[in-house]
Amino acid sequence: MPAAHPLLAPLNEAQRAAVSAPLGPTLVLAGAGSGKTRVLTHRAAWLIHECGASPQGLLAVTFTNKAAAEMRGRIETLLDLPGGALWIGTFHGIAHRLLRRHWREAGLPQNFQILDDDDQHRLVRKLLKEQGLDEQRWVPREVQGFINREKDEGRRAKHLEDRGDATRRELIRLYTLYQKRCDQLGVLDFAELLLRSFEALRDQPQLLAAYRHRFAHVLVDEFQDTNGIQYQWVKLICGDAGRPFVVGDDDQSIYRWRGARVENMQHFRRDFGATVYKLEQNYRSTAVILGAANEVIRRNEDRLGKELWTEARGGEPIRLYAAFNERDEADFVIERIREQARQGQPLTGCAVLYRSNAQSRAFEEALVAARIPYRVYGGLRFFERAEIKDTLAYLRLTQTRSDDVSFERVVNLPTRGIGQSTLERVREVARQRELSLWDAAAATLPSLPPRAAAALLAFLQLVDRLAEAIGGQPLQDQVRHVIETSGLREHHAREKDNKGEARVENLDELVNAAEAFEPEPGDELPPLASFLAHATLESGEMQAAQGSDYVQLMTLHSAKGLEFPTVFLVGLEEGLFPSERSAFDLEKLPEERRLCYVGITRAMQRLYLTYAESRRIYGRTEYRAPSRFLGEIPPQLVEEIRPRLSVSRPLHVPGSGQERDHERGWGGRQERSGGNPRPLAAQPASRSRQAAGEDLPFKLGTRVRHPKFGEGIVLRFEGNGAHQQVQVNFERAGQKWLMFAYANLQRADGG
DNA sequence: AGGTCCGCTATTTTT
DNA sequence: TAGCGGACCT
Repeated sequence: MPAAHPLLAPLNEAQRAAVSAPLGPTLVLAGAGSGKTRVLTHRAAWLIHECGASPQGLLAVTFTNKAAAEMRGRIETLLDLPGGALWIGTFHGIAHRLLRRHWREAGLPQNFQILDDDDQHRLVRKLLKEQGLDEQRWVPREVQGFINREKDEGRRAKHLEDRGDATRRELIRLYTLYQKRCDQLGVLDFAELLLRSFEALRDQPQLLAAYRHRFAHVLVDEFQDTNGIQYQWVKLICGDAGRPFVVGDDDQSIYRWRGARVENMQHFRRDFGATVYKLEQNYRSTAVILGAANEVIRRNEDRLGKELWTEARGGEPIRLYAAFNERDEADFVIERIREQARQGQPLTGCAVLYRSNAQSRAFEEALVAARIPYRVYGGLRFFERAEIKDTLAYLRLTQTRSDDVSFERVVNLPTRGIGQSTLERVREVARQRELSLWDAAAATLPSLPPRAAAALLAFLQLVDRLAEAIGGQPLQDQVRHVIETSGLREHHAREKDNKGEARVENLDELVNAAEAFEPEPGDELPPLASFLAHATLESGEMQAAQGSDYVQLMTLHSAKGLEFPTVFLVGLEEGLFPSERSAFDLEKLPEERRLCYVGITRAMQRLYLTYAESRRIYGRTEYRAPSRFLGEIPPQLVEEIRPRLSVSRPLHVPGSGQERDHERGWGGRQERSGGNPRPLAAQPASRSRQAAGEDLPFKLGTRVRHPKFGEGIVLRFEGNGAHQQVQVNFERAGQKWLMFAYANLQRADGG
């Protein structure tokens, strides 16, 4: 194979071997920062260029929409393909696409709807109530969890046995009832998308044959995160003759608790007789950071075996700060961030990573006080907000009057005098006569007391009027009209607390989202239907909407796959990280350690570790030992930072501090040899920035303007010369990969 | 129908 | 501590 091949030229030897691997089942063990996405995208390009694959014959599967978008952008840029030529998507997105095409074969109504997590929760609750079950004994979340876990493993209720366990018997009965209800309503929860498409393919040989033929090349990203049904799905669609190319890292498997099975990597190797390639050269972090990461992960057993290395030498020491409490911890971090900002580094290069969401609070307060812009990832996403879902429910009803889930949601919202007794009557009629709630409502009208009848009629007429008014209009006008006319906007505008204000803003933002919405190429649904499916499946990061330079706060879980020049890994205390629910569980502890590994390997140049000697948790002050993971990092890589003199630190706190100090045993293990404490002021000024090999047209973090996409921030470069690509995070259009030579980017600083 | 008070609970999260 | 749901009050 000529190394000069342009697709292989920018790769290292291990990457080349993987990208140009002979056709056949292939497993790439890709360490953190080893160029995994690059290998995946170049492999796709390689298949098309060198192996005669057609773009249509490629199926690339990821876990998140973000990863799918990124992969799509990079492959299309690399190959100069028109957008949408490739089947790239999440497992759920692709399953959805299959089911839309083959709803008949899957036994679904053509207009089936998708239930998100919250919809599913409501449905389960309703079912439990109908069954007269006590919610204390039968916790809806747990019932929901049971159903999803079974579906995630590919199991239908009829496959399950109660093993003489009465609780289990009841759960199985509820699963059965729940599924029956979903089928009646024509709705699919997330797990059902996969299971149903799996069954449709499995049970219909001609359908399966067609897709096996079509997708001669299947690529899967983050394979360590696949659950049972996803693995079965991949196996089914590839078949014995298939040659899936899968990439994953067992050391970054952090989702076992929600059904991911790392074992799928070994199973894949065995079931397919896959050839294994390892990517161990890291391009992201300094040798110091990698040294720490390797030492930590080394303590896990049963690894597939991989050790990251880098050509880079040295690096700044890892800095460790023992904070007095969580406020001091936050102050310390903010001070370091200020320091970075003073040196002209973008704030976006700083990330605060923590184990649990509650920890963000102290940092947020400190950031607000310091007037530093920040963004917290996680929490409710845009399309999951109640006011947004209410609007979507109205829109759904205008399209499908028989949508009972939507009917229930907004029939009395804003309140229009339709009470529980009226609704119960309607439900009863619907049950008896097997009607949708909509039809049942119409049928019930004559027999209702006048006031209730008038209120219900008003609702029915409202939806009819909405439907009529928005017919044929552009999507954003449809959305705007529904928000205004349904009374939702006024309802929220009148709310007392300032939360109403935020809700109104969100409604406005929904109109903007509708305006910006572009259906996926090849999507045959009408724009509104397409938008509604998109809203559920892609709950929306609503990224970059606000200003563009901000500190990023997120959990370790959400940080997976990202990288930052400066990382603050905070809250390194026993009981917090590792979490107390895992600390004593030999099954769970390795996953916490992998989480720590993920955290460390996010850092490119600088890593700060902090812990607090005392911390308020649930309103109580707790004193905890430093995390055992600290003791797993070689002391020579770490520089301890002593509290600044300016910190007012109580001299004696009964039952705390003092006693702890001398027995600081790093999670009860290994004694540290005296790292010499140095005052902050004596620290070396930051080193010169690592250039990516050749000179870059813009510094990372530069603000640029694109003729079509508007303004954004330069995130990274890849390739060089005429092939140089640049990734930009546009405020309006999100992240895009562009061919630098054609992108026509202008500097857009000036303020 | 909307507000208020009480008691319970409390990792990690994508689709 | 705080956020939620349910019960109760107006």
